[in-house]
Amino acid sequence: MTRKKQAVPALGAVEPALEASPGPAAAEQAQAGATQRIVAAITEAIVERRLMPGTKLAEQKIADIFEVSRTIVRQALNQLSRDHLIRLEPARGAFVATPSIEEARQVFQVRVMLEAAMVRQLCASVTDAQIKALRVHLQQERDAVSRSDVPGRTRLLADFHVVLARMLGNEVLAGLLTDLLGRSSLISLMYQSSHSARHSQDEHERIVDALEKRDARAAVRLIEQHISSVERNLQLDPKSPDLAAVLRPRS
Amino acid sequence: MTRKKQAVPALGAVEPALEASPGPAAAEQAQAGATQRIVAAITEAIVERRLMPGTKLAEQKIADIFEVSRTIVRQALNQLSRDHLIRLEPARGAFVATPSIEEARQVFQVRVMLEAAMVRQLCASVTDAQIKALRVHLQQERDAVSRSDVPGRTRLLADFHVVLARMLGNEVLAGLLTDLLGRSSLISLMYQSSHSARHSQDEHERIVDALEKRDARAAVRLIEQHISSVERNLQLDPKSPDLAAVLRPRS
DNA sequence: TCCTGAAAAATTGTATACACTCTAGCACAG
DNA sequence: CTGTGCTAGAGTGTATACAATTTTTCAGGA
Repeated sequence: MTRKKQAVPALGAVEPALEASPGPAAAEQAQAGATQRIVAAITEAIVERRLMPGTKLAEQKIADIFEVSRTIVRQALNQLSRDHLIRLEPARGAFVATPSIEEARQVFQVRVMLEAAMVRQLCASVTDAQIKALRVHLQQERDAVSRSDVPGRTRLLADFHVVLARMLGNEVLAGLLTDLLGRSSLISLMYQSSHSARHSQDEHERIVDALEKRDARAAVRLIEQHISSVERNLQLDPKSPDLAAVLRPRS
Repeated sequence: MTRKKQAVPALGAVEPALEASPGPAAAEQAQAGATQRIVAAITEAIVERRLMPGTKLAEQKIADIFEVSRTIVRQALNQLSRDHLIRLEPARGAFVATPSIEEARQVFQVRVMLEAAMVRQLCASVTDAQIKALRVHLQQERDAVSRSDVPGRTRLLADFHVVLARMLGNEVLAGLLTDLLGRSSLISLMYQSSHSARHSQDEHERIVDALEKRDARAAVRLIEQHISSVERNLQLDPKSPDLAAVLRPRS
């Protein structure tokens, strides 16, 4: 490799957002291939709101930051576009995704379908040990919320849903939900959700309560309300989309 | 490009399976980029059983067939692995996926969750025009079945489920189902489903009947039975997996 | 001052070169 | 005859070179 790191001239918002890479979240798979390291770093940066929707992700700049060739960056960007976190425009480049209101509606509709069925089944199969594990998770959520750890609580609140999927022993379901939750993050971010973390956390507590009582009816109703509540608190007014469109075209 | 097509020495099962590329199925997006053309051709070849699970997909051989560089093939293989149609082993290569019994169980479980919720909602929103469109689709299915058009009927029977999703106006749902149906195809193929196309087609008819009557209860029950019926007819006996394992390692 | 348009710079898309890993075949020792 | 280790070949992983496209810059004219 001939190119040294000293490059990275004027990099707008990308460099500061990505340089802080050894964060607590993506560290889980730090030793993986270079491609995965970049995917994890950008995913984390997007979910934690350090990269705003519409930001351009130029290949060479990212390559300089991570000290790899554009080949690797290109693979990473392709993966991210499959996760719907970025959008690839032919011959123009990669941009942080800007999900439309319509896409938001669809994502939440699918989440309700999947997660309602999930908790219904879970009521029939959940063990006491699993309930206990959920209580531990809820405790972590409470801690993160009360100490205002924004990246941490964001991740924990999303992970809650994936943890439920894993308890069904269904990795396929967990994978789909991971994708949908990433997109939900971007959506909440774009439409400035007014739904407080505290409120979400409370709703999680009540869902676990229903699961513990094996009350399928209540659990389904609660998780439907939970997701609908997040969706309803988005600023989907006819004026917001314009603001979104303004952010879109250029970096 | 210096390399001519005359290469393609001993290519095992790959060349004959891919050379017949202008098939009726993938022709829909023939003009797209070279990468998409390869993805479509391999997808079609897998779904139509011309590429068996475990078959090795060597990059240079595919590159020669399509007369592009390995760069393009590599992009296509990466996409296919994200679709779960092939499996990438580091430094070893790409192989047509060999879904496990456990994975099969998970895929069908998620399909039941999604599709049951889907038809339930559809009963509340379906229009007479949509019912009519479904009847047309059913007619095409019947035709393909009776004229023993195996590739055609395979595609139509899978498309039925995606058409339902599209009628909810939900592209996100349609995308997820497309992925799950591709995996279902591979699964049926691996475990030699004894579920006849005729039987599937009959079940589709009855589902549309229930939708027409807006009978949500019946529609949900029927689609659950439909998917379970497909799953139950797989040869998931403890002996079959061994046969699957035999096919896996080498080309 | 503000368009218009052309040249220059920057960026993406593709092909190719090369290093490294894995596989296969064969010699040789047990 | 069988098993082990080495060497040659094939194949994948990454970097780089180059072509094609887009974006930017700047000069000229309305």
